[in-house]
Amino acid sequence: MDDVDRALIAELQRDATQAYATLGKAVGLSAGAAHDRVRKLRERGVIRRTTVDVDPTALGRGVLAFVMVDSSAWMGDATESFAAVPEIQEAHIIAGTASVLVKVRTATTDQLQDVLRRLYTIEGVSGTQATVVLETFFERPVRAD
Amino acid sequence: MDDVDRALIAELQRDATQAYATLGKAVGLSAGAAHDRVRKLRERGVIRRTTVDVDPTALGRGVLAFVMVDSSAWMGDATESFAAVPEIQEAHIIAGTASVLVKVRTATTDQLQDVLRRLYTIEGVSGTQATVVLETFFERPVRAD
DNA sequence: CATGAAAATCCGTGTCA
DNA sequence: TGACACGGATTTTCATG
Repeated sequence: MDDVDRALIAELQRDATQAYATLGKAVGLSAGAAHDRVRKLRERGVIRRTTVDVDPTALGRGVLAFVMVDSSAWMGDATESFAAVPEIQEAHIIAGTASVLVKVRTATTDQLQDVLRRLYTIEGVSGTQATVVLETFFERPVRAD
Repeated sequence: MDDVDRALIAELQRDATQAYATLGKAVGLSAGAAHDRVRKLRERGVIRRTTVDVDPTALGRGVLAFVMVDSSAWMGDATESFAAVPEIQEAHIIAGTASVLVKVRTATTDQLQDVLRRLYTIEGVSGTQATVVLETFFERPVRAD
């Protein structure tokens, strides 16, 4: 994991469709060497997967909200319960007053309300505080450099 | 934007490196037809880009926190000020008590503290409430189906 | 769907710590 | 000596009509 690896990752985050020859040129490597490095980054799990970034609105997921989930019990083993709700994009255990923070995307605020209702059906959940996003400034990949 | 498009997107989210022949087979299309569909999805901006998903810890960004930023002024034009802080991965204008919600990734809690300090230098920022993530259950792409 | 062009992948060889 | 980079040969994939 040196500066060349970081440069490769930054380039791939920007555009993972570019040819290894182009990629190599951008970081000062031959196509083969660039390919080798990237393969190893994948093997080591540094690069988890190659994916596409999709416009949520086009998928009928125009409403974004963050929900603080309060609980009356240990939520450490509740991964599956949260993962079972398809509208939940992220779920994190947090320090502080609430126990779980989830990021939710729905088509409408009605659907958001329905997600909140389903959250209450999860064992141990005692309350929710939803914060609706009015405008997203930006969402970008983790900085590699 | 029909069910086939949604299936294509779901497949690409899972693995964007697969060949169009494989992709086509997965959704019941020929390689050429799959290629055509995906090209159009890119042109229409539904697929914004192809990127790699990287392990934040490997990049020295093992600490994740969400920060509620309070303000004494309209923050609607502050995109650039937040974007200038490289540790900020997402920034959203929110409804409710605080005005901006940011997602921050740093190597250490010391660095997190430094990010908070820099947030206070942004015009109009009057307070912050940081919530540190103890464990991430999951982070996944927006559901396409 | 076929076909030329281009890219990915494999592998032998050389080189630098 | 081991890890890495190079570059050519082969196979696969892409993109065009």
